[in-house]
Amino acid sequence: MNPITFYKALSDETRLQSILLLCHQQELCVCELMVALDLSQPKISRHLAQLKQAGLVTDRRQGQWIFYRLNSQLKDWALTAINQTLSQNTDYVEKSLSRLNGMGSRPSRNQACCA
Amino acid sequence: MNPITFYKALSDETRLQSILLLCHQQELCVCELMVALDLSQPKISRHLAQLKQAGLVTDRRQGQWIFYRLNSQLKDWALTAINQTLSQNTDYVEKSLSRLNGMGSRPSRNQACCA
DNA sequence: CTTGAATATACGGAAAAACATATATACACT
DNA sequence: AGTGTATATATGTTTTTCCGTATATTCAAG
Repeated sequence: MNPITFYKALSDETRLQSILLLCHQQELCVCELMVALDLSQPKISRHLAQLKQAGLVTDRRQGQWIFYRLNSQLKDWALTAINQTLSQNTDYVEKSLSRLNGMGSRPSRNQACCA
Repeated sequence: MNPITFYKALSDETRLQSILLLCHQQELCVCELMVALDLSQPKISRHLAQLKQAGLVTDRRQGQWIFYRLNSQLKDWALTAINQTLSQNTDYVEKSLSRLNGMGSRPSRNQACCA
């Protein structure tokens, strides 16, 4: 992945928050991100499509849900940047995480990632 | 510095290249960046102003020249991201560096940074 | 105190990004 | 087949960003 592609992808609040949450939570579906970020469904969906297009995330369908996660093939420099940004800015995702945790009945992840 | 401020600042080719060059070269003036990136003076100047405003770089005047460098107070996560991006994408700045090195008579840095 | 070099900023227009709303698709359940 | 839920995409508009050109500022040298 090109550096500029990476930085452009993270230059929007919605996308940056989504990436950091995915880094923290391993895997999230659209409806979970909607709750965590308190944003509309099309907005989340559009930004996730951009992140996928840029190669930062991958998705898998499980029934009605589509789960997103960080692309496991991310280059080391990119993954390091994300990890460091998250671990040294926990306050930045704090509110989102508490909304996520306050969510009742989250979709269950029964199947493996590559099922 | 806010994470989103950081990523927005680097989401433009001119600014990202400038930052990586500054990381590699310690200190550069506007005219050196003009040559390295092969761009107009106002364009370089405007983007450097944005980087300064975002807190990524500082400047010092030395005679007619103004030298820019990475802000020494950059948070660890930010500096790590920049360093990793540079060291694992040397090809991305290769052409700029060769233009810089091919430059005759670069401005001399006589005075100390905080003079 | 004028001239020239280096840099910064102002302004108007062009291009790109983001948005809200509406609609489409895909799946689960009956 | 028909309904409800989750997600994606299309469309037109608004907002933001970027750019070229012109002008202003600051300093050094005569």
